[in-house]
Amino acid sequence: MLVAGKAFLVSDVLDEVFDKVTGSRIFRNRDILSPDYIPDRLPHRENEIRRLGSIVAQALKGSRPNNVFIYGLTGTGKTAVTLYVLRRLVARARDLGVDVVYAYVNTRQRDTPYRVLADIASAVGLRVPFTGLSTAEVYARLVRALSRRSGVLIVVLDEVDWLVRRRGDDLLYKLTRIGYELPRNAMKVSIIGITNDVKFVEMLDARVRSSLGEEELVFPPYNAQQLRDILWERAVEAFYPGVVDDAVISYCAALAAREHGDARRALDLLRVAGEIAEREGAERVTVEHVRAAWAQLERDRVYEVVSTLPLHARLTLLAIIAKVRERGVATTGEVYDAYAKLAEAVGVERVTQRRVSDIINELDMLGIINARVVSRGRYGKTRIISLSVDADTVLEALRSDPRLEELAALLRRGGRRLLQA
DNA sequence: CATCCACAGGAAGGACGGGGGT
DNA sequence: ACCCCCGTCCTTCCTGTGGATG
Repeated sequence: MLVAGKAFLVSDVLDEVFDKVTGSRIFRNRDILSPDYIPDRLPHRENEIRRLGSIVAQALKGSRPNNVFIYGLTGTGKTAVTLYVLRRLVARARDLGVDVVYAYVNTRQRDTPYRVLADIASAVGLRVPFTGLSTAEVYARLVRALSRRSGVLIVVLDEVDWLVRRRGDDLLYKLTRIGYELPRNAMKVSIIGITNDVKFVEMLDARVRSSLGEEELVFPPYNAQQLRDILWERAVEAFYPGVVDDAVISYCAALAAREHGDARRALDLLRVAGEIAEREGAERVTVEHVRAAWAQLERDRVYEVVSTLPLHARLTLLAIIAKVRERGVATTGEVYDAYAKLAEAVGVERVTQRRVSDIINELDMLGIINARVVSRGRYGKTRIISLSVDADTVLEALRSDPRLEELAALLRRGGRRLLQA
């Protein structure tokens, strides 16, 4: 009786949870706002679609489209436009009986030549073990597979600057010249490189630069008005009527516009705001929900980043927080001194300053700190480091590491003596 | 105007664990 | 079972540099 009663209670609680979601009058289709969703219409990107479309259209005739280089800050629709155009291209090619395939590789996630090649290989139906072979072997197998096919392969290297920064442009060079290793009737390879780093081109070898940049497309950031258009377009499908109003959309657009017009941010904000509203059982999404969404997104990002950091990077981060607490900013040297003390407190060997210098760069690229090089003349050249996220959020995330739990807790309470010890 | 600080950041390589090929 | 290759994290050694100071 008691057990049955308990079971009843549990299912009752669950029913409540389920009802909240299924009975929700918030989302009609939440997926419309997911980061991977490619809508049927991409407002304010008509020119870019037309230009990219006219370039890759060559594939429909069986010829190799020019390589394309696409620049634009994050969330300016580079990936969405590229995938949108390529999907339509492949569909049209199928109708025409032409063999056109594309391989999409995000080289930030797949950041080694090996993994990139493996992904390209799998796009042409070649299975490659995820490790074990030499890179040269994978390349050779890819060449063989391409020789056996015809048509056109379009390789999309998203965030290609990551690959080049970490691994150099060897792979890019090889890929741009892969055609010379293939027989005339083999599959033709064309490359679309996407980057949000404007200075990236400078890192490239002149030969790679000229062959990859046969065509160039620049994606300008969206302004607040354009972001509103984008949000409305999606919101109409994603939410039930009357759930969001112009104030909510405008607020999301404004917050994202502050971050250089990042549409992805704007859509994330709107989605999470909707989720929060739904969980609360609210009938409408409010500006307050958007505010909460902003905080949650930052929190999630910090936790995710921190969870991937090795011990010494965590210690460096702690050192930065400690120093920044004192003066707002810190230099590399100061951070290293603080780091050394923290390492001792934890009882681990310290790494060299050279290594910490790299760690600082990594933290900067992860967007968790801000580090810019300055010259203070007589007083040398260094990096001025500041936090770009909330310190307490970072400390909270670091507390989950048993080795750092105590230190993080101490710092959170503003423990300044820590570094004297 | 040369100097010199306090680093930046490139190059080479090594230890180590993990996971294939044969 | 053994060999190889890879990625990660780290070291050592190094050359380069913007601009306040003497």
